[in-house]
Amino acid sequence: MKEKRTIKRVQKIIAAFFRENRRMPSFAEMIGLLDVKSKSVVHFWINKLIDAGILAKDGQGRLSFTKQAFAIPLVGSVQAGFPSDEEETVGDILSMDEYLITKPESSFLLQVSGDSMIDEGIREGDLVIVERDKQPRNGDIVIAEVDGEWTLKYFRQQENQVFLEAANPKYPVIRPKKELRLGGVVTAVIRKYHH
Amino acid sequence: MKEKRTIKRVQKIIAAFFRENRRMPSFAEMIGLLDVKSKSVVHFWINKLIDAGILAKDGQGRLSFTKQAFAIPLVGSVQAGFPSDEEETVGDILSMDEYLITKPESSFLLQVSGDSMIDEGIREGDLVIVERDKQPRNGDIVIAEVDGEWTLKYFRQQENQVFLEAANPKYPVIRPKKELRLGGVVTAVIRKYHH
DNA sequence: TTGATAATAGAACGAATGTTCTATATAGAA
DNA sequence: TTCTATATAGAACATTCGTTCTATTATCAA
Repeated sequence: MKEKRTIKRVQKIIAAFFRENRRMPSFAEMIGLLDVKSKSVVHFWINKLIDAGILAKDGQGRLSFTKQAFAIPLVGSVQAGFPSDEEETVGDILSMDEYLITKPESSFLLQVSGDSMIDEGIREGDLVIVERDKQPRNGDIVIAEVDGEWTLKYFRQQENQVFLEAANPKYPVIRPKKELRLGGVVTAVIRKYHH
Repeated sequence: MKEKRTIKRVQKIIAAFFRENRRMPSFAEMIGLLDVKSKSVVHFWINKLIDAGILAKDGQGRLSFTKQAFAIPLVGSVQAGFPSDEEETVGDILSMDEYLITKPESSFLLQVSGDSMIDEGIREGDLVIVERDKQPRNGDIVIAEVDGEWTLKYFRQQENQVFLEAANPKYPVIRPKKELRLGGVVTAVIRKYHH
């Protein structure tokens, strides 16, 4: 049996296209995607999605997804139910990129090696997002040069005294004698489980 | 003094527009963005970016960023230098969305509460990405219902015996008597530091 | 200076865009 | 059945798209 066209289904089709091509399909392309034979039918459904608040048009009349629609559901605390395919989720935001990377031009990713921040829950193999030009505050996690090597450390500041501390008791506190070389401040930690 | 147009600068301008509007600007819009007065000049620069491998055209002749260009640099191990603004970085990939979320239609985010997985480096307030329909394997982290509450646990499997284990010695091992309700498998952990 | 190259401007063009109209087909209620 | 609302098709349209051409200006080396 053939699938009926519903708002949800059309949304998924367009979202899939967007994720794959990083752009919206044209009406002509949607004729194929939605399996219809006329642009006016596409127009018909697009208007439905706009009315439903899933799509929107910007100033130039260009089509784009609402933040709501593009986000994957965020669940605060898991109760009896999980977000199902059909139901609307109250959850907020977000694209991972937007959520994690505030300043893309001065950020970079670093793969963690070593266990100097193990008690902070940062483990070997994790990715950290580092912001280069950021001014570290007391307690921030920074990338610092220690004995010619770069490692992750807490940045501590006490009465004009600056020192570095690992989140692992087996590493000593570092009190820099002269200059302290910092590579940036850690703004996020990412761990992916590979199955 | 006015800024000279360079490939890098044009790339940044277009990338900024893309990030903000989730789409490529048209040539007409780029006239304003690049501060020129003719579409042919835009055409001239776009071709430069294409030659440089920063932009590309898909089958329909649509403009899009190369994966290379869109990614933020990934540094394996930090050596003497950090990725600077101008230099090219060898690092691979990635958009966070693409990297983290393989199946957007069956994934959701969950904010972690409690300390049941603390020894795994998953802490209260972290976000975990959960894949709903995934079949858990031995050692995977799953969302499971225990005593009417949902928590994170290791999924263990030994000789047809299934049980749940916390990454925290203060929680006992769970050996389900009858049915075991699972909400999904954790595929990634995300922690953002708010400054 | 002169000469050569790179960069910019402007106009013209066919192709593709989204919109709008009329007409036909389908489905459910009365 | 008939009536009504919904869904689909097809064509026509003005607008915008990216391309291509010629011409002018800026840059820099010889």
